Amino acid sequence: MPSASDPVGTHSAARVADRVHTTAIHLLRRLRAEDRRTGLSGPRASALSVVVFGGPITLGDLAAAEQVKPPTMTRLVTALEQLGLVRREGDEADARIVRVRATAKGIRLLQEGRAWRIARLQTALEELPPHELATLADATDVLARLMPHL
Amino acid sequence: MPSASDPVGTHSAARVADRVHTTAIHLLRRLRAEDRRTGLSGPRASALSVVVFGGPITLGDLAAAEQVKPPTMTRLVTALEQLGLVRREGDEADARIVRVRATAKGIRLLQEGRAWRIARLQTALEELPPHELATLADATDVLARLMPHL
DNA sequence: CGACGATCATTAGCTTTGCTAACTAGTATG
DNA sequence: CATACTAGTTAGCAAAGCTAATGATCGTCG
Repeated sequence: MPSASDPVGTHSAARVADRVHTTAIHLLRRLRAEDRRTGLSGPRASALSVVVFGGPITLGDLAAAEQVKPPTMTRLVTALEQLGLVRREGDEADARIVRVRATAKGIRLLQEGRAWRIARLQTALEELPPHELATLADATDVLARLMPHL
Repeated sequence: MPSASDPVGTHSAARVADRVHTTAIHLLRRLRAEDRRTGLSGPRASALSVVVFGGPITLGDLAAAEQVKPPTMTRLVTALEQLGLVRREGDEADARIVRVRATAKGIRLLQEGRAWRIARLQTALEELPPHELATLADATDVLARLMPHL
């Protein structure tokens, strides 16, 4: 598992950084094709995902999470709202704040769309021996811990 | 290393598929911010990358590689051409075909942009203990082998 | 050889997504 | 209470995506 047979230098940070980067790009490029099944565009599906899993969230925080400016998120939320996938709710304590919450329909749609995307990857992963699956799981842990430092 | 402490089921293909997917999304979202240093937008940088590494390539093949329709690629190539980063070349045998080739300037710019993106990731990776770095390297190997089956 | 269908790229026109700047409403602070 | 700050929206622009329609070229088959 520790790749004892790899030549020295293969695991330099620079080399691994490059490989992680290109792997992520190629992976998402393949998976992106499955996204259309939900009828949602990429940005909408992504924003909906954050709302569904991130609970009720303010519009500003949602914009920050999606690395987008507030005006852009205003429009995305408006579109999702008109599709009946999310609701705007006011805050009791601070009337400036808008909280965005997913509707049951939004939750359902996201789970379906997500299922399509994941299904393709899952099918491939099922062919892997358990220790390779474990390697992938461990790698996601490492990267998740790393994320705040990026 | 094989995550002996994880509860049963953590490494089901479904769960790992989900985590790999979201990890890739979040990773690229962070790194994308570095792209602006080149002055190129994401789509332009990505297309240029394919041209640089994929040698002279027809416009149609380039569109397919970027999962984009031909008219969109026509515009991207026109923009890159006006920036002096690629050249359109005619095919000798078939006059319908346009071949796109990177200029020296295009190659240089891409490598700089790539360097910026990678550098950020690399800096973070350098903080990791060697065995975690090895885990990431192994994971990219697994995914690279998987890619053709996606 | 010439006509006809297929292929590659482009043009035209629309929608979506991103931005900045300016505005409104509400909160907090001196 | 006046003033500054914060959250969200509106307005207007550029980039990127699409489909449909055109132009030009190629191949094939009478």
